[in-house]
Amino acid sequence: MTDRDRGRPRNPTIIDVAHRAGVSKSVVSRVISGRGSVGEETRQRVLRAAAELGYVVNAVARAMVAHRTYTVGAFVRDAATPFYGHLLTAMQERAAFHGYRVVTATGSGRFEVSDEYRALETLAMLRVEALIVCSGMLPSEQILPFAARLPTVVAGRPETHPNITSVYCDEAEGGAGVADHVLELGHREIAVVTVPMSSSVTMGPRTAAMAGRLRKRGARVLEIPGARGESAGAWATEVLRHPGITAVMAPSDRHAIALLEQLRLRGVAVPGQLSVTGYDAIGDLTTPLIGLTGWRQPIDLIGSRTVDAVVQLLDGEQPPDHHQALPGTLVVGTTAASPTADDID
Amino acid sequence: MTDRDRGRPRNPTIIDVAHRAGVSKSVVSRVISGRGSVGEETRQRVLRAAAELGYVVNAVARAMVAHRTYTVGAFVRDAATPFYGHLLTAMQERAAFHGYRVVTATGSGRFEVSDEYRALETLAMLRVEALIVCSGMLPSEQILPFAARLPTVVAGRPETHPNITSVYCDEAEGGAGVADHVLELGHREIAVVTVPMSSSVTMGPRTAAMAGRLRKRGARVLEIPGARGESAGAWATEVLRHPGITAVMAPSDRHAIALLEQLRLRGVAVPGQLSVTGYDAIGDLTTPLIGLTGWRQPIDLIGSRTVDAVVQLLDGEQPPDHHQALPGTLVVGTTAASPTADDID
DNA sequence: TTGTATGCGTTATCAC
DNA sequence: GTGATAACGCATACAA
Repeated sequence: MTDRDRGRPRNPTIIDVAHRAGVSKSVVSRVISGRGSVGEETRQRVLRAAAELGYVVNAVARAMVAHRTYTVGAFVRDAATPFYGHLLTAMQERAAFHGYRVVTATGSGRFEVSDEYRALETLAMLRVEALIVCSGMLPSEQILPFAARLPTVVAGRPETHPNITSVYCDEAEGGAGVADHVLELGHREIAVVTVPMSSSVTMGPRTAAMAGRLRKRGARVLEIPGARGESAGAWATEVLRHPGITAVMAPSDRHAIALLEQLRLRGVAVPGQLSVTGYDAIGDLTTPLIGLTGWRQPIDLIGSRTVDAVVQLLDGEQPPDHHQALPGTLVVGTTAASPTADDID
Repeated sequence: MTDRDRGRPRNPTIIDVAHRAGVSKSVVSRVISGRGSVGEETRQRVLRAAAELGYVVNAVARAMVAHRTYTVGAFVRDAATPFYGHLLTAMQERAAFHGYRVVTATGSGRFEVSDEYRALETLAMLRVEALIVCSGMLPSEQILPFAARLPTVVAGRPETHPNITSVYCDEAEGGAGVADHVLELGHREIAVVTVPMSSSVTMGPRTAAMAGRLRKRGARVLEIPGARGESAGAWATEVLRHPGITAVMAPSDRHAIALLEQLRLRGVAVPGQLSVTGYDAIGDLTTPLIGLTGWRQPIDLIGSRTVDAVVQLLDGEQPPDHHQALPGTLVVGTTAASPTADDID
């Protein structure tokens, strides 16, 4: 009994309920958990006593004896970002459907390795039954040691390691999809702000797919290295140095927004002079006001499929697909248009 | 021992560690928890044994005997919204600082009362030590029964009930602040999209403060009822029916965006013909591209102060202020400008 | 159908 | 400094 307990009322236990109902605690346990058989009359008496006392099952004690917590831990790098906010919500909801809870741990926002370790250790202390990793940056080597001890699913990013299950939106398909759209609008000379594979497991393949598809279908491609999002000004000037270019494809919505700002500063009309595409299509960016064209990932589906996979792993089943690549959809906005039509405009 | 345990390796316990280190479990407990005195030599032996076994404290068993979970429950209506996403992150971080964890429960997104009850009951089962309520909609009557059993802090919205502590951004000050800005730009006939007090504890006082301040300083005010965000078209036509109006104040960024879209559809230049203000100033809406003018709430501060208040309550101290109204800041964008300057433009 | 006894992993209180 | 032992609240195998 620690200092802080002083004065706080103790929660009623099954013993209190049993006492009040005039039965043994076993009977109460059976009534509450619904297992075993109890006489209907006593059942009602117990239920009434529990209600009168305001009894609520103690999940801690229950977990203690059941050796189960019905809890999965979600490690998420930055929960403040709209994508992960949505993802977390979707996962919570689906987990509740399966009778599980989700506790989240973040790397404290900082990028120190010790933070990550502490976060994962916290999850382990809590005896979460499985791990969900939501982070575009955390390399798979970091995850492996934990995946060895706990069923682990990576959500929202491709993961090729055979020991880890993953659910994500197919980046190659998405990048190619946006590229197709740009091509179909009639663009033939296109800039792609490219992210190296090493710096992001999502944006790397995504932009590579964009450039690849464009080239494959005969377009001229200018690749602009865009590892850092702050240098949108540089991208803009680089693009404008090539008058033949009529469209720019960005690796993400955020990159696209930064680019759009820079283009506006330079007096470039979008999509009049230049078409711009993003990637994610989340939040307010796809409202008619901005109308960013891009690829939308099925976040809710990613969340629910991730949790489904976790539950299957927990049940000892093999999930249907070890690596699920979910299809996204093209969101047609107003930042990308046909180059010829715009010149007339 | 349930079915799902089959085949999963059991986590090592202090007894396993004790066995391996050749001591009693009491010694291990002292070493791990850092309480009590242990010989340095044995301490090292225990530590090594624990490391070799990959021992991690079982927070469940610890909570069982300590009668403490070091966990606070956050009930949040819609975690997918940027505001609450940020708030949650801020709270998690501050809680970790104090040695607490935050488990969140959502009303499943649906608006059923039973969902809310279930969410709060789940938190109770988990034996959270305190409650943080983050919901602009949940009326205080709903919270009171829980506040009676658990230290409760309401975050992100004003709360006047004496039994409940609250931390929020001063709505009256914010609404008046934006109004002042609009007045200082030179507007004298202004529309305010007003939300009734009964439908939102945040937007109600906020818009009332806007209208109040405008009138107090001699401006003509047109109040447009805006309970539903979908009717932005109606607001636009209503505003345009009054040619003298040069500015519109919306109750939130989202409302403002909807309005901006409608104005664009009608060919109204912003801020050329009409200035528009929002409220929240979060996410991508304040980037130069959109440049929404509005009031920014100090979300991180709200989050940390909320957790601080929780911890103080837990420590049996009275938080410094029962109701903390934190100051926000004006974010000057490009959607509101001086009416005369724009006519010249 | 109901009650009794045991154990889950940890901390705390004692003796030693 | 160290080691038994008794809780904590619940589920469950078993006895009645």
